[in-house]
Amino acid sequence: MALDMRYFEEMEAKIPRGKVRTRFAPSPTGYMHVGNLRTALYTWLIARNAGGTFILRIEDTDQTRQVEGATELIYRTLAECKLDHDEGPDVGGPVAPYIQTQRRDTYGKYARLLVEKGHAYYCFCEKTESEEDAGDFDRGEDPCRELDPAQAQARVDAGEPYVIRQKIPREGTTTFHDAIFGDITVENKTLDDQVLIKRDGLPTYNFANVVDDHLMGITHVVRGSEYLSSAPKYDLLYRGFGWEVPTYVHCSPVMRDAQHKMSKRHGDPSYEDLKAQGFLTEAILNYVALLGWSPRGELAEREIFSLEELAQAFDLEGMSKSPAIFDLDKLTHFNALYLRAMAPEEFARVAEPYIRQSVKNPALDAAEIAALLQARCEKLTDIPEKVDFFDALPDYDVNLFANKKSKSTLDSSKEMLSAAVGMLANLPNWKPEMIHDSLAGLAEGLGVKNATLMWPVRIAAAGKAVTPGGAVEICHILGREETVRRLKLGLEKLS
RNA sequence: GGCCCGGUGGUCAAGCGGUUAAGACUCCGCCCUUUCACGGCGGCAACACGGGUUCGAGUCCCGUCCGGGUCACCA
Repeated sequence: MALDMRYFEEMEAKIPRGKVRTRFAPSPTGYMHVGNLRTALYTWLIARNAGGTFILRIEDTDQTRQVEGATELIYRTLAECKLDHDEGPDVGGPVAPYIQTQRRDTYGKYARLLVEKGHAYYCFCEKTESEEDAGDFDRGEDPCRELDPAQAQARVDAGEPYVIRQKIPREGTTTFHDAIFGDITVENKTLDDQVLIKRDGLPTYNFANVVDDHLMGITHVVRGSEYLSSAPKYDLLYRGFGWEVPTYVHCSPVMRDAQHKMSKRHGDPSYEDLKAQGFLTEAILNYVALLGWSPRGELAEREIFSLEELAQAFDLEGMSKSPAIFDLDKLTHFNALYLRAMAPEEFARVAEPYIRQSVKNPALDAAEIAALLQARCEKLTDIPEKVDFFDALPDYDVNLFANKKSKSTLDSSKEMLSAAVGMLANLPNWKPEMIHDSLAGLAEGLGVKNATLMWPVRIAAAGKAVTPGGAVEICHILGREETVRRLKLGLEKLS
């Protein structure tokens, strides 16, 4: 059966041209790790920076690794991160479908085309089992490579199982160009005749990727640097078809430490995990963007970028060649910066659920508590343990009342507290200014520095050495009645 | 092991032949202060090593060492 050349012409005709087109092409394995997210981000940034098109393609050619709900996780994550795609399985587009298993027929046709062109061949060898010990595996000379084409075709037609392999030249070298790494040359004899079409009829990643990237008009192929060593084979594929080679952008990995990539297996956090740990999406994206890319020139010292600003500033020049270690401390710092930069109302909104985890009493104002927290937490998950004293006074040690720096002793505390209780109980109102001014006035009247009075009041009110906010704020939130009660309790402790 | 790639403070990094080698995180001091934070100021700390090339090398070349990737009918 002859190949229908019109099919290929029609496919070619559909390819959009003239604009930058990039694609994020995850396989749905149920997990968005940080390196993946960063690749998606860079891919999106390249498209947006150029006013181009960003495409989502699902690479599900490995039927044994399908994970339920994995595709949904990808959609959800991209949406949450605001990495919007212009074309994809859910929104369609000019080169649909965008799911590889739905393109299955296409790959077979192109593989046959490549066989005709002499750059691929049918292989009937038994599947080799012993590849596990990847030490020194050599497939050796494949007899199928030199099979007579007509004969091979006859065996295929007779229903004999086969795979299609790429026919790599035995001699010479192949040089390809990468936008980050520059020109890379390898000897062809180090390249193997990789499988293009598997025995089950589905394409391998290596083949599907090349065919789809071409047919979808992808101009910049962004992927992890683990594909760098297969890139010459992809180049040979493009050339075999007579296609234009896209710009390769191979990104160095995100590492857990100097010798290990971030991985699920080692319990390294995924995007979802980080969210659950109290990190903000914006902070994660900002941090991750700078792990492997940095602005140059004028912007070289800048670290805080919104997505829009990143899209504006992004360039391939700033991409790093070496692996980068993921540093939770620095992400935490970015998160703290984002938290502090939020409008107070916005912060109160996101903080409230965390506050309510330990402050159940509805009489206590969450927004007012949030105000104390904004400069004092780096992650939202820091919140609950910081505000636990509002609901219930901890059973604290009386020695907390002694503090050298504040010139506070057990004796002075007793005196300060009894003066404060009397005064606070009779304040004309319970406004923060009133509490503050009266307490400050009292300290002045007693001839002590503010801290000497404020320290025991805060300790008695909170029962903790370290608290968000000072005596005035805490008393105000607690309310007069509860404040007076706690101060009296403190007094009892001291006597 | 073969092939490919990388190597500036503990971490992320700027640097593209001439700089006192930026900046950020971490850590440590000091100031501010009603505890803690925030904020401000200051400090510790780096060009893996050896050869070249050059008047001059973190920057260019070679070698060594170290690290990573890859060598699947996985992606």
